[in-house]
Amino acid sequence: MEHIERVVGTSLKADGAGQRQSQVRVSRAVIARLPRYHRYLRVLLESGRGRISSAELSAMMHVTASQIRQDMNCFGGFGQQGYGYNVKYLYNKIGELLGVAENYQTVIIGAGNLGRALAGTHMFERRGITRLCLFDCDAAVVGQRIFGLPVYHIDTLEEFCRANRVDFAVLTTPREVAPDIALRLSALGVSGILNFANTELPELPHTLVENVHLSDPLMRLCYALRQSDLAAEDE
Amino acid sequence: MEHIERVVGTSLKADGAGQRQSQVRVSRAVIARLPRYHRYLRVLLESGRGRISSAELSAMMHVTASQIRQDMNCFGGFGQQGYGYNVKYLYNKIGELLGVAENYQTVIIGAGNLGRALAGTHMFERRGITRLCLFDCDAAVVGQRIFGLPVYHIDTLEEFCRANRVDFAVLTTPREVAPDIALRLSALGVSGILNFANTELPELPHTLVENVHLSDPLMRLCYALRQSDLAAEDE
DNA sequence: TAGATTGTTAATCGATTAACAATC
DNA sequence: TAGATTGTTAATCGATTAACAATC
Repeated sequence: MEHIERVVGTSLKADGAGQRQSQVRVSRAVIARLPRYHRYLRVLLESGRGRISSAELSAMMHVTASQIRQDMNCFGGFGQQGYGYNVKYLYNKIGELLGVAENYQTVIIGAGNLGRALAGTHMFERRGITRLCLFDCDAAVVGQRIFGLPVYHIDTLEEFCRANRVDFAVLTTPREVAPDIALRLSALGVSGILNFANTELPELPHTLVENVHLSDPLMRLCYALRQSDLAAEDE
Repeated sequence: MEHIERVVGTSLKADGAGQRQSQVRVSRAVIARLPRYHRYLRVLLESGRGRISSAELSAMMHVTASQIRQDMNCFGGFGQQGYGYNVKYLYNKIGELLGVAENYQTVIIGAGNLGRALAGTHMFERRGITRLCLFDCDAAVVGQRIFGLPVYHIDTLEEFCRANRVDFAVLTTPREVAPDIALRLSALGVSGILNFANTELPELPHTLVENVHLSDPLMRLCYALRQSDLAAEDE
């Protein structure tokens, strides 16, 4: 226990330096891995695990221990020699890096199947993100509640965004209307868009865009299937 | 026109060599980019574009022309010096690499919002993949049709898979039941699983798994938002 | 033929792994 | 103290970019 206290103490100190370090550019590859670390650490945390070494985590995650230590170090020392990493501390720290606890507020544009599916996931609340509402243009769905969230007409987007802080939007509309809505969101000062509409959005100087293509993993799977078919044929 | 003929002729010759080359290991990074090339080429094709140079494509896609040429070359020459690439040919060729036209058959496990959303997308038919049906355990939904596809009870999975060739499955169940269903699918000889259940599946020696975590891009967006917030504070 | 643009090699860059000294 | 395990440097590996000769 006293050991753990010291870990936290040390790490807090390290964090002071880490703050400055986080301004230092962290490679895309590392950032891309953070959500996965976060997931595994949550499982460990829920199973009551107090500490873990890079060696054990590496066995769980099928990555090298070296990579784990290297990654954690981008942000200043989160661990302690001879002890390993405090699961809860590391989980919270990575969460912080990922913007959990920033209490971002979001809206979901499009109340079709994908919009509903996303509205119903735990991924927002789990990261301290508040879903404010959904928007749609279909009169049949406007006014309904989906998972407790109101559905507003897309025409009221401007009004709503002026009355509420909307940090980012989840875009699940048909591709045809996506660029136009993206422009409106950006003009309203929305800082980010998670774009599920299978189309390129226009340049939005003040808005960050993360494109999600659900078909990409499908194609990767098809590629792998075909390769293993070809390999099998060769025998 | 005569020019184009020659391109095709040359490329077919190159393809003979390409077949052998495709057995040569292509790096993960290249494969990961193929779906994106495929998307852009489809747009070009639909807009009636006949040919394109690596320089022009690079401007469109915001990647270097060098990378495009390097990538295309992994599979044997798809282009022609002094001319560029034939859009249709290149599109078809990449599609082939990605297993389009292999006529894979798939089933969707889970007829909740995500299962429905995926069932309704064009991503399957666009790649020559046939959706056979959905499976669910909810009596209220079993027997219904979703986008024209029948919904069967999950208890009939074995029966169905023995009667029909199922190349891969799209797994959209709650995480609790996902590992068990994965084992059943693998035992039935299903070659691949596109796993949307937010959980690790057990080792399946004969089945390829592609995990999709919808929360990953969300977290990357949050990370980017927070970084830009921090940068703004510093000013 | 001259111009354009690929295919391909070589140079650079970045990311991963290995190794080990620091230190808890 | 001795053992364990990190933090960190150095070595390796792979991927990207630059350059240019080949060739259409």
